[in-house]
Amino acid sequence: MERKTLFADVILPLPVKGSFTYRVPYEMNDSIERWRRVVVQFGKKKIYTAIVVNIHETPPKGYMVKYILSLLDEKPVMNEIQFRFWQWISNYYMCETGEVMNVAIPSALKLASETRITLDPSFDRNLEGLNEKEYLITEALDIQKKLTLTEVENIIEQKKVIPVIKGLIEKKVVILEEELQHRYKPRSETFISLRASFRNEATLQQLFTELEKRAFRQLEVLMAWISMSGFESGTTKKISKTQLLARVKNGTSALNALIDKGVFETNKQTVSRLETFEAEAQPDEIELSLDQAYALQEIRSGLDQSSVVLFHGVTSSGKTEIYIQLIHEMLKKGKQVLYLLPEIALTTQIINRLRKYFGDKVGVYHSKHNEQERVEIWKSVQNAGLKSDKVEKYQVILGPRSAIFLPFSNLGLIIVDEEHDHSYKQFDPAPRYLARDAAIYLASLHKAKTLLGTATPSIESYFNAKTGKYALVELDKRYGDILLPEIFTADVKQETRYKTMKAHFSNLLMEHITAALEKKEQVILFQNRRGFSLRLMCDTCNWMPECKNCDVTLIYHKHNNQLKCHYCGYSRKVPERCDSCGSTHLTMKGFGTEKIEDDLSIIFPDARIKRMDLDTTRSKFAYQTIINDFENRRIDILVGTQMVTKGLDFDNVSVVGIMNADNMISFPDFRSYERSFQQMAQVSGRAGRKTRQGKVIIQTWNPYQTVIQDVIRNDYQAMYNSQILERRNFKYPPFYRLINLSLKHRDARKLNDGARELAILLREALGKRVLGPEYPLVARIKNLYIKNILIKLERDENLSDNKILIQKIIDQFRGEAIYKSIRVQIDVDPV
DNA sequence: AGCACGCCGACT
DNA sequence: GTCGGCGTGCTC
Repeated sequence: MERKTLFADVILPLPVKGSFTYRVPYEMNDSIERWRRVVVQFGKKKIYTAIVVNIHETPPKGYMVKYILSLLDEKPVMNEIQFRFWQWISNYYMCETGEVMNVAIPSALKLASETRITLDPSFDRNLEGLNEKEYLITEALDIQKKLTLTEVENIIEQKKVIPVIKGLIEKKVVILEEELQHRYKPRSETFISLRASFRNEATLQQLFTELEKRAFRQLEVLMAWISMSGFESGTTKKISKTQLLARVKNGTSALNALIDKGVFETNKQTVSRLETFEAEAQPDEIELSLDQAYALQEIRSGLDQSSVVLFHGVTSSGKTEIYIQLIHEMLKKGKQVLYLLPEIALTTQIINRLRKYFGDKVGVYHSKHNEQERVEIWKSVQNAGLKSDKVEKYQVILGPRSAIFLPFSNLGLIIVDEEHDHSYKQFDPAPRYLARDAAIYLASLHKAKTLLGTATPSIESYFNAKTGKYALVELDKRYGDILLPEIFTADVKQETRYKTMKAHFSNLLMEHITAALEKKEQVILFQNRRGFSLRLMCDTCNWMPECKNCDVTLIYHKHNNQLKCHYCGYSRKVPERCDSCGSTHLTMKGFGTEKIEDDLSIIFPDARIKRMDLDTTRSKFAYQTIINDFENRRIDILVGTQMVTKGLDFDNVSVVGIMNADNMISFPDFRSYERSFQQMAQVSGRAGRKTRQGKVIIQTWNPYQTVIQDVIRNDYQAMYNSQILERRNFKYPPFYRLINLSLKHRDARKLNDGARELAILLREALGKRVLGPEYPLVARIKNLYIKNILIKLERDENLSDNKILIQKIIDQFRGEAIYKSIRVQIDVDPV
């Protein structure tokens, strides 16, 4: 029989262009499949897991094809829809497919090799002729067997180890090996069961008597097993060794004795790392208010007519109950549901609400999960497409932006909650995708629907709804007719003049806090991140300590009394003298949550105050602990950053204070108006529950700014109308698409020349759609200077053609020898 | 990304 | 003289 020579195109988890072709070994001919993982060598020695995306018989020309080293797993790890989704992301956000793969696949499924050295088996231990370094390495290998290159670096105390190792290889002392680490291992547990021969009354009785006399511990273990397994009632539950030994202290040797005697037998089984939950209630049992029921009906008919529905419902209008109904309906149709939330809003509050109704059908994909758990979640989403009910499967996934990459095969609905939230955009490593938009595309691939929900829609989404691209459903009543909060402004300018301000607190705000505390009600104070930190300043000459690597002032950290750069991590001690004029009069400026907390405890010495910001929530459960304490009224005043705005429901908050509205409004960005409105409206939404109308106090130097007036009237429409006009006039989204090119180089001059050159090239093709180059707000980070070029493309223009054109120009620019070292980062639809 | 190769500066 | 810096090119 003729054997076919097959080749496989694979995607590597690297920022390299396109796919690479490998030869399929004959013995894999029958088993190779698309979407399976393979192990391949790429480059001189590195070994990676790659994914097969194409199998063919065309021998590649111009290079030596390498063989696939091995085929992993029994079945594909992903599917065709996912790959088409990857390709779309790579095209739309202008990055490589490998970069998409890198964020999409759990890292335990990606393995890269590590180079190690071991002693050559033929080495005869003759240490003669070795120099000192070679001797040291050989000695170390005698003890450790294997060494990584970094370990070798430490042993011989020098950076360049390759030449030394090459020498050792020539002398046949060591050999190199590439070790692959399989990072995903199923968890296995040992189960204990009673042997059949002991499963009758008489034998057992005899055993009891025997043990009673001589081996009391063994009897204890046996009794524990019998009671735990429910053996006597006939329902033998599986009991693991761990469970059993947890019951009987120091029972290990007794248990082993029983196993040796043949009383117990053991067997190993793989078990899931995922927690299990039972549903406690039926979704149909939820009683919807009239408004909710109406909104649900509207959403249903919206979803019938349109592939995307924007659900604009005021804060605490009870959106979750509506979502639960929709999820329930999808599950009945046998479809999967993806429920996206901003990472920070993914709290136990929401998780428990869904688990109550859907139990084990809900999976949570969270940054708090470890790599092993992620693989199991991945597999369990994959299983949801299978008919078998033996396997664990998640039909509903609750997760942050990265959850869009899970291996769904049969999505019916994607819910993007808090649709306006900026954390849906990924910035740092490519792909710089916006999960909300990507979700809409993903839904279309599955012929599924997308529901965008928020109390403060993004201008883009609302525009799409208004122009008929999306269906629009609006709900302006809060659940249970809770009143929207009453919003006041505290005029900081006036109060400063009349000297009624205490630290950063206006008299008005203090009065309301006092009143709330008297009534045992809770208070939330919001301070946005900007101006959140403390900086050191010289009173004499206004000098501020700056980072030596970045163009930013250093931030004071109380816990170690140091000044730190938030971009590169550089830190220095708090100086005693001004570097510039030598003065010793240095003071802290700024007013962060920490400062507010300190001042508050002076003004309200009896109140229990807690701070919630990046510093206090760094550890794994800190965030949840603060939320729980606040819910259980162990905290009176919660001071926080953006975190407190994200979809949390508390029912005893009567006062919300916005400490400084001006520093968010005055931010130089075309979205600052929209963003300020969203933030203020969202925090305000935390105020007022049940019977009481909440109060919101906005502290500002200018209470008559239109944004603030819009927030006071809760007038989203007014905000939208003014913004959409500006966006049209100044050529911003949704009328224009933005692409930001960010150029970086150590040498400011070279960067300037390069940026100017690239802008010229782009202008030749795109004319005045190209803006800049300009320095961004922070013009140097980690010793790299940065310049931005902004491109505005018309909405109706052929977007993908223009992107191809831009990509071509960038490639051309990169080809110019003098500018090769300039890094160009592309950000499509920057937020 | 990682790695080799190749070219320059500052020191055992 | 060489060690070590990094700029450049390539990986099936």
